[in-house]
Amino acid sequence: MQNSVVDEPALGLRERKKRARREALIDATHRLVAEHGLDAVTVEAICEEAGVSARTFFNYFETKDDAVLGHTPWPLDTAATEEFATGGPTGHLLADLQTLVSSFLTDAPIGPQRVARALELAAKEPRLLARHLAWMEQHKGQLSALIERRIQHSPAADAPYSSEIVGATLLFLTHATFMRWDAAGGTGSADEHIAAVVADLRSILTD
Amino acid sequence: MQNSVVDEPALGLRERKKRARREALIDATHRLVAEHGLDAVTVEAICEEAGVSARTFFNYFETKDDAVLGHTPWPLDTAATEEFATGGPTGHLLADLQTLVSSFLTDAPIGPQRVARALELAAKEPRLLARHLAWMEQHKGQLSALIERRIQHSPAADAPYSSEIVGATLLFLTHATFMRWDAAGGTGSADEHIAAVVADLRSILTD
DNA sequence: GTGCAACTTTACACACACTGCAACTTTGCA
DNA sequence: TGCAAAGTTGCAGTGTGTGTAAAGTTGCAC
Repeated sequence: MQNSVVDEPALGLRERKKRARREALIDATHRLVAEHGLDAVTVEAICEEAGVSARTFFNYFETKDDAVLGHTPWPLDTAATEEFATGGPTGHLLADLQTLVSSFLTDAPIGPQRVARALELAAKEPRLLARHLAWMEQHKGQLSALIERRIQHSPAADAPYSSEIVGATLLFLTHATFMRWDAAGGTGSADEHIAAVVADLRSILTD
Repeated sequence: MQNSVVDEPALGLRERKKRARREALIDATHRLVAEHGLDAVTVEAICEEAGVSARTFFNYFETKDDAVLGHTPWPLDTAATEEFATGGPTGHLLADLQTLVSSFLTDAPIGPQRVARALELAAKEPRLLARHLAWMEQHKGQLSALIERRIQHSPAADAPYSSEIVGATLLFLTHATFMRWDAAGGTGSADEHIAAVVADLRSILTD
């Protein structure tokens, strides 16, 4: 929590190079995969395009697929998550879940253009989508812990649910909103899309 | 649809051997992975244990992970899916979704003990979960088509939802029910677990 | 700016997953 | 019994991903 929004604290040369290289690798991957398809592109080709050795590629990404998706550790210790955990911002579970989803989509670790390109490619390659979902699953533990904290904090209001089902719901809402946002051509605010998703889901479940 | 429940129509030797081999491979995989962990077990070792050649393994499963999960083509043309598509059994969307999920879990292609073992292993290996999600994604298209048919069939009742959100909900319910069933130690009927999942979800969304 | 410690990249060797292909064996059936 | 279809196997090859050790960069103190 100490430095959530310290924009450019004079980043060292090392760190700047590292980020530049990561982005160069993501961009090279996107370019080649868009042209030839995921399976026709080898890591070696990506590295040639980006001008690094193949071994270096795997210092940055665990798998080829991760490079397409631009997966990077998910910053789950932001101001938004902290506020949620301590019972905010409104104290109303559903409303606060929506706020949280919105912040996830807005504060995505890589820029929105890159996210859009990644999604575009993922739509054509089911494996990528699965990898993305698995990546989200990996964070479910942290999410559950987050929800656990919130439940501890205001037991009266949200007590009846297990943190697992709330966590699963949170992931589901994030994913569905993501897809809807993309289906809309990447336009509009995250807020309005999530509202639509919640409305649909609610009416399916209560008609 | 012609032969959905013809139990044992004198299966030929070929087919019986095939099934036996598949199960032998799944069991050998489970045994070795439970003991040594997924990454320490090679396909070669599994094949030695099961007494087949490595090449044969890949005639049965696309990947090593699929053998752990026992993935087999999902029979989505059963009596239950057909009934759902044509607006049954009750005509009430939510109730019929629950019936459908229940039939998925009950008619699973491999036996419940094997499913339980697979889940147990998947909990420890995120990669398996990814593969499982990918496998489910592969069927999402078929699911959407199914829902599309139902909507066509009774437009008045279910019209307002897109087949995508209903399909995503269907997958979510299946997955969540699965997990809950497992968390309960694999006891109880699918029906009661899905009812609990729906109830929780509904109350989260409507409090 | 020199020099040393910490960090990165790189080449190389290697284990393993998975595929295409061409024999070879087994099963179904007339 | 014999032939066609289906299934198995060995083999060679491509590609992903990892360990390791040497070589190159950067940060920092003096």
